[in-house]
Amino acid sequence: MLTQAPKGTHDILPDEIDKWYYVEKKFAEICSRFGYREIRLPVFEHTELFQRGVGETTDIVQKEMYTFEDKGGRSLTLRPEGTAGVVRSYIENGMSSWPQPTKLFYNITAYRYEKMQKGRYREFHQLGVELFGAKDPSADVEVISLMVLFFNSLGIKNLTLNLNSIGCAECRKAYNQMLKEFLADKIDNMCENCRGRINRNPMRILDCKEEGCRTYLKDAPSLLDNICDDCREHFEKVTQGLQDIGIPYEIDKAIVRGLDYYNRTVFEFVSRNIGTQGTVCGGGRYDTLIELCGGPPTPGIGFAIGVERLLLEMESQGIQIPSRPGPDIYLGSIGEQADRLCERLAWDLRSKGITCIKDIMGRSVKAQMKYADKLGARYALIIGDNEVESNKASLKDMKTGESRDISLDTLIDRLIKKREND
RNA sequence: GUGGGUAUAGCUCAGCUGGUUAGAGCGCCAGGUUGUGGCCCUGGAGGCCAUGGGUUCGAAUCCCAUUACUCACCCCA
Repeated sequence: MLTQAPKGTHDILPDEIDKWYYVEKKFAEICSRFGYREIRLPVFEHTELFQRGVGETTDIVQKEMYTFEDKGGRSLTLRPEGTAGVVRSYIENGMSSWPQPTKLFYNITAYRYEKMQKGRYREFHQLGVELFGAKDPSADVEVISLMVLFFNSLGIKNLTLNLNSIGCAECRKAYNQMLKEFLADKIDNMCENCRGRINRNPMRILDCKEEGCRTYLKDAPSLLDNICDDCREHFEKVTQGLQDIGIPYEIDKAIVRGLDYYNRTVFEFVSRNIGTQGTVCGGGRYDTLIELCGGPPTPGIGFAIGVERLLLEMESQGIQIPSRPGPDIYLGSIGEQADRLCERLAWDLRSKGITCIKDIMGRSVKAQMKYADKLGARYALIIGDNEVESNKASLKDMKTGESRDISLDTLIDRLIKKREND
C-alpha cells in the first residue's frame, strides 16, 4: 500500500509528459483561436453544488462522488466533472456583466469513485469549454467545430460525431408521459434497472442494453421525433450549420447523456478502437443550469474531452508526438580543478538560456560520454587539466561524432549560433 | 455494485504434470590498458516468486482467503 498509487490513479512519468504538454498546448491554442480564455478552479467544491448542478438522480451523485467533511464541518466534494464549478464561478464573479458571450476553457483533473477498466479511472483529466449567454444554434455549431478542429490538428481521424436533441423541459415532460404510456403494458416484463427508471427517469430506459428490453423498445417513440417546434427548429439549424462547414455527423437517438442538466443539443465523439469506453468527448447544451444554481437565466453549452482516452486513441492511430530535444550540451570533467571550471561554465551557459548538463557523479570519461548519449545531448565537452591550462577544449558533435577545438571564451556564442542553425 | 482473467528482477516474460543454489531479454552499474557515446564482448547489482493460511517428506508450481492489477456489465470523459 505504502508504495502503490491509490486505485484508479496513475502517475504521469517524465517519458510521457511531452504527450500531455503537446495535447494541452494544442487545445489552448485552438480555444484561443475561437476566443475562449482559460479558467482555473478549485479541485473541490461544496457538495451541494454537485448535488444541484449535476443532479440528484445521476449515478455520479448517487454513488460516485468523493465526498468528505473538512475540519470546519463543511461537506466538500472532489469535482466529478468540470461544468458545475465553472457555473459557480460564473455566478460568483458576476460574469454575466462581462462582454457577452462568456467563453471559457479549462484543463482539469476530475474524480469519480468507479470500478476501473480501460479508459476509465478514478482520477482522470478533462479538457473542456463552456460558452455562456448564447442561445443561438450557431453557438452549438461553434463549440462542435472547435472540437473537430482540435481533433484535426492532432491528426486524429475516424471519430464519429453522434448528435441528438433531447428537447427542453416541456418536450421532455410530454415525452416522458408518452413513453410511460407506451411502456405501461410492457414494463413488468422488463429488467430491474428499467423498472426503477420508469418513474425516476424514463428516458434512460431507451439506453438499456438488455436483449429482452431491447425488443420491447423497438417501436418506442423517440424523443427526437417528439420535441416541440422551437427545439426542432434549433436542432435543424445546428445540423444545417454543421453541413454548411462540412462536418459529418450521425443522428443517434439513443444518446441521452448521464448528467441531468442537459437540454436540446447533446453530442459525443466516439472511437471504436480504444475499448468499450469509447466516448472520447461528450457535451451538450444546458440552458437552465445557471438559473438552477442561483444565477441569472443564462443559456450555456459545453463539452469535455477525456485526455486519457484521447491519448489512447492517438496511440491506437499510431500518431507520433514530437518529443522534447535533448540538452544543448553536456559538460564532462576529470578532476577537481576541471569540475570547478565546469561549474562556472554551466552557470554561464544556463544563465544565457542554454540547456546544459554537467557531471555530478564523478564518473569516468567513458561513463560520462555514455550518459551524454543517453540524454540525447547535442554536443559534449570534456574538461581536464589540459583544458584548464589552455582554456580550450574540443567540442564534440554527438550527431556526426566530429570534434573541434574551441576557445572556452567563445563557447556560449558558438552554441547560440549552432542552435540557430540546427 | 456484479462477473471473468492475472500476480515471478525496474520493464517484458520463461519456469512442463510439485523435487534441492530461481532464469532470459531489455534496462541499470562497472570494465574491455594512457582522457570520448552509439555496435560488440565480459562482469556485477537487483526477487521473502503479491500477502496470509493450508495440503505434502518437499510448494513459484496444488487448494482457500485477502489485496492489487486487468477486462467486461452498469455508467461515463
